[in-house]
Amino acid sequence: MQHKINIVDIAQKAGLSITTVSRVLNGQADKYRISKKTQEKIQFIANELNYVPNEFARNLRTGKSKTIALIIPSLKNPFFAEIASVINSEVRKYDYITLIGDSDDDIEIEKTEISQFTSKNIDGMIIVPCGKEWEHLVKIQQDGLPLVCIDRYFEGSPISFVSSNNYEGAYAASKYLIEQGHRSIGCIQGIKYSTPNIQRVKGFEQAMSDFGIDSYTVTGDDFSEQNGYLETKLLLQQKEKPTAIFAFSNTIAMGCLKALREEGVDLPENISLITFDDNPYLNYIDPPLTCVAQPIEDICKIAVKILFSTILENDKTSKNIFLKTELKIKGSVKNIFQQ
Amino acid sequence: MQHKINIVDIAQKAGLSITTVSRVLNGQADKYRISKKTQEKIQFIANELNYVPNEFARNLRTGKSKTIALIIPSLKNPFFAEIASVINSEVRKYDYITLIGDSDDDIEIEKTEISQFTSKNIDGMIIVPCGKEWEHLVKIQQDGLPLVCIDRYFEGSPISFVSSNNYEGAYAASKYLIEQGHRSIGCIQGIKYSTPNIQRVKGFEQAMSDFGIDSYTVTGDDFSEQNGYLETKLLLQQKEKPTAIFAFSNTIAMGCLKALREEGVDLPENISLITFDDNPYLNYIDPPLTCVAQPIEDICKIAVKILFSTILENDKTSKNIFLKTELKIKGSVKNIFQQ
DNA sequence: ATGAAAGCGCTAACAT
DNA sequence: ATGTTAGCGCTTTCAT
Repeated sequence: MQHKINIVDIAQKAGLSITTVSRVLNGQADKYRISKKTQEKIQFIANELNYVPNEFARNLRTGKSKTIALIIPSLKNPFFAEIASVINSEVRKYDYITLIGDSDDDIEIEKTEISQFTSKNIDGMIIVPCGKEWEHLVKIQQDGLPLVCIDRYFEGSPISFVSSNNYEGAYAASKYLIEQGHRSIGCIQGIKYSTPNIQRVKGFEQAMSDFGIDSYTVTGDDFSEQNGYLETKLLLQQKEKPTAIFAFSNTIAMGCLKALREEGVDLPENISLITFDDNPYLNYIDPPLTCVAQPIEDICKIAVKILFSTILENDKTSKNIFLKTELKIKGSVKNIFQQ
Repeated sequence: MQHKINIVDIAQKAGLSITTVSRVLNGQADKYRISKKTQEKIQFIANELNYVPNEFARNLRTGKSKTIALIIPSLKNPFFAEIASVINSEVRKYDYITLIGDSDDDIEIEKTEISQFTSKNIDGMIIVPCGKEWEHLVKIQQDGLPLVCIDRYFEGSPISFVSSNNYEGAYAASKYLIEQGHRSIGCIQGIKYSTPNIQRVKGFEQAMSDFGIDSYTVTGDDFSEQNGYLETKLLLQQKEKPTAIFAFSNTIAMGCLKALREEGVDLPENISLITFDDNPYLNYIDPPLTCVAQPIEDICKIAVKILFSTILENDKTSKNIFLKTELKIKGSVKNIFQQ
């Protein structure tokens, strides 16, 4: 590595002190009434030498890194990739940088990443926590790290969160299935203890109960394609096959599709499918999948806003925010009343 | 923020010097023959106080950050999201961290991110460059930053790269279309000056020429859904409609699908479609899209390997690596010979 | 309007 | 087997 230009080099070349150089380069020139001429000279030299400040030195000194961390379960999942994309660009607006970590839905990796990020002196963190444990999160929050959970969260914890109203979303989807005549519904859930999943199950069961339907099942245990695939295979083996499947995520829905194709079960002729999460591809699937869309962009924007109100204005009140989902009726649910 | 524990705190509590503490905590205990008892004591106290090393201080001192940067055009594109995911986990194996930047395919943002990352003293960078300029990249490489381009690259530049063999991939896809009887083919390209695009056009045109076909068009100018949509709309207006469309990316293909649906053109009955890039969703589209799959995982693994051979072993030879693509025949191309 | 100097937390060369 | 100390590049307090 060639010698990296630092403020000493600039100061020498300019015949000024490093203090003055630092002030000019940090936009504090006016505050210290540094002459126009000096300012220009310093700026010119800095440019000429292609000076780039050393963040480590700066951050070591200030204790601030202008960096926040985002931890998500998997970048390969389009739902989380979109979250990463939106957060990244929102955070940039504050002139901060986002460190993205992929926990692979493994609590140990999550913990490792958290401590790696912590040692980088991040100024805040947004996380889709992957476990049921939250002590480690509360701890870092108590240690002074601004923290916001998105999508998944912990009820009764002091950690702010922004999430879809999963209960209402699942209720609406279930109600819609019932309105279309479905009386035997198989529900494939994700990670059982995750709060969105719990809320979705609640919404689903409440709808079943409200409409007096008791022929339903809730199976599965992972937000994965494989889980959707296996559970669908099993559902198709039941003596009384469900007329509709409710998949709790886009990944699960992919697995359902795979199983249905394999078994030669036509969608929506032989069975109906409704899923959580929307994304562009769902429109091109045959048939386009009817889904409960989550307001990802809003979730992220609000989370970033909350995070920065803690970082910049020291607002430490815990916020619990639920956003409305939207039922997008496409073509994968059949009205079977007439039958 | 509460007082953060540092090695001075630990040294005091242990009644030892900070040097010894530093050595133990850095796994150099044996090298300096520090007694087991001392080691245990220090480890215990560090644990008890929940010590997390300050990376800034460490990196300022060592000049190394154990951090590499990855810049991609868009996290929302599943192709790049997968790249980010793989690179992230490969880099972690070296006990390094990846900073992910999203350039939004804007050369100015790319430059900004590069300098932000540079000032974070990254030890290396992997980039899918978004522009046709490469001076700024050569410059940082000359300044000593290990650098590898993936997917997109610059011919004749001294920068190492790993990419699919886009020429062969496009040639194979085109040949396949011809073998299926197609004689009038519309090709929708991405960013014109990007090397993969240039290679794909070459492969396509070479196949056309090799098989004596001159009824083809190459249109479009962006790897976006919108570009695919608009160009498909236009293609369908031609007096002699093409019998097949070759989309140069999965995003373009999505746009094609949208336009075809809107126009009520059946796939593959009325028109055939072949695309670059594979991903799980393509299997569930109706019909599943025949595509040229790129070996994303291999590309990323090799890129990371090259990068670390430069970082760790100072191997500065420039490497140009092309990997084979795979033609995946699914269901979107119709054999029209019999007609 | 500008400068000197301390110090952020850590590592490593140089003791002992 | 352990300790002393310089210094990484920067910001900021205190001087002038």
